[in-house]
Amino acid sequence: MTHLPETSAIVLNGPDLESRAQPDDHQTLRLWLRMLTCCTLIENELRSRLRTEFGTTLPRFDLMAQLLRAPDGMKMSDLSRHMMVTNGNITGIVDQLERDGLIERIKSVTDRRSSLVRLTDKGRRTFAKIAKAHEEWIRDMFGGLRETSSHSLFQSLGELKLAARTQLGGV
Amino acid sequence: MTHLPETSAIVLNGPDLESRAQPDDHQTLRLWLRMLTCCTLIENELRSRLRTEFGTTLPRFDLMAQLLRAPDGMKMSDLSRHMMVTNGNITGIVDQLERDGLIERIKSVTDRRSSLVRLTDKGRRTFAKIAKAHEEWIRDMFGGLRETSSHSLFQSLGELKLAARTQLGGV
DNA sequence: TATTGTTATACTCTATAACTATA
DNA sequence: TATAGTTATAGAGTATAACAATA
Repeated sequence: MTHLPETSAIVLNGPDLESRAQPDDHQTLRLWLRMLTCCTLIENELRSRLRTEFGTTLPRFDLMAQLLRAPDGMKMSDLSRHMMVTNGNITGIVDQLERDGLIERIKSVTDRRSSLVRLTDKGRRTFAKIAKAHEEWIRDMFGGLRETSSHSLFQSLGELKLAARTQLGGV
Repeated sequence: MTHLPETSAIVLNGPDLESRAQPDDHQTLRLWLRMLTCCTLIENELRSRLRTEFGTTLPRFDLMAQLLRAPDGMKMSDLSRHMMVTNGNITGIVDQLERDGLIERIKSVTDRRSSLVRLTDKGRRTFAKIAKAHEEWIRDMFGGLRETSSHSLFQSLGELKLAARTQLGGV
């Protein structure tokens, strides 16, 4: 990485996805580009740290996080919906995690097409460690945000989530 | 604080990445998950529409967008920095776009290791069409956001961008 | 007929690292 | 020595679609 002086104007206007916006672009587009830049920045960092420090990936981590709050397990199709990716991909990620002994498939007795996926004890222990580090990374990256900004960001994003979902026609 | 319709709780709590948060999770983590959900939602939609309606991808679109505001061209390494991906990947994306006649490499006369990449006329025409549709999609998806929310979102994200960049120690 | 999950395929994007040509 | 870009490799994630088993 290159190192430029860290005055805020320079840093804030540093090269990134947002800098593709033209002076006369509409404000909504600029807003989206700024949001995309923030997400990409953070996601890149999380992916990198998950890989180097824990040998795992964001989708694998996300899938385990979903399972943590479903002690009785989740169906593959639930995971698909929650993680916003198609069914076949869930099979792949679940395969990997099962191979590592972090999760297990439990055959459903009521519907023999279906199975429940849940964390193993090893999975829970492993996830706890990663999640702890993960939350620290997040806190560090969001640390420079004032309390009021953080709060209004949360509110506005809630509104956006609703707006986008409504627009895209679905829950 | 916010004034949302009654159904908003249901829609807002629909299954997604944020729904992995536990009741006692720290607020910062919840904030990140909400932001990630919004970005994923919008990115998925943009990717899908770019593919089905224009046969292209988000990175290709982003690269062309970068070039649009650099009529004299950009170096590969500039593109790499702006798009926040490594150098080798830029080569790949530039190869594809060049093969389609949308951009061209111009050998630098002053530094023979380097070349400038810029849009062709065809590239500019093609990009204009896609960008127009793209901005409409964005406006639709952000349409349900109140003006004040949109504005505070923009401000807060600016702060976050700065905070994250500072924390990650670089441009 | 519809649904659940798997499999197969193909492609895009990605990081890493070794390499070349040039500076 | 350092830099600009390419190539090679390997792997992750993705959509699509065909498929089997079951509902």
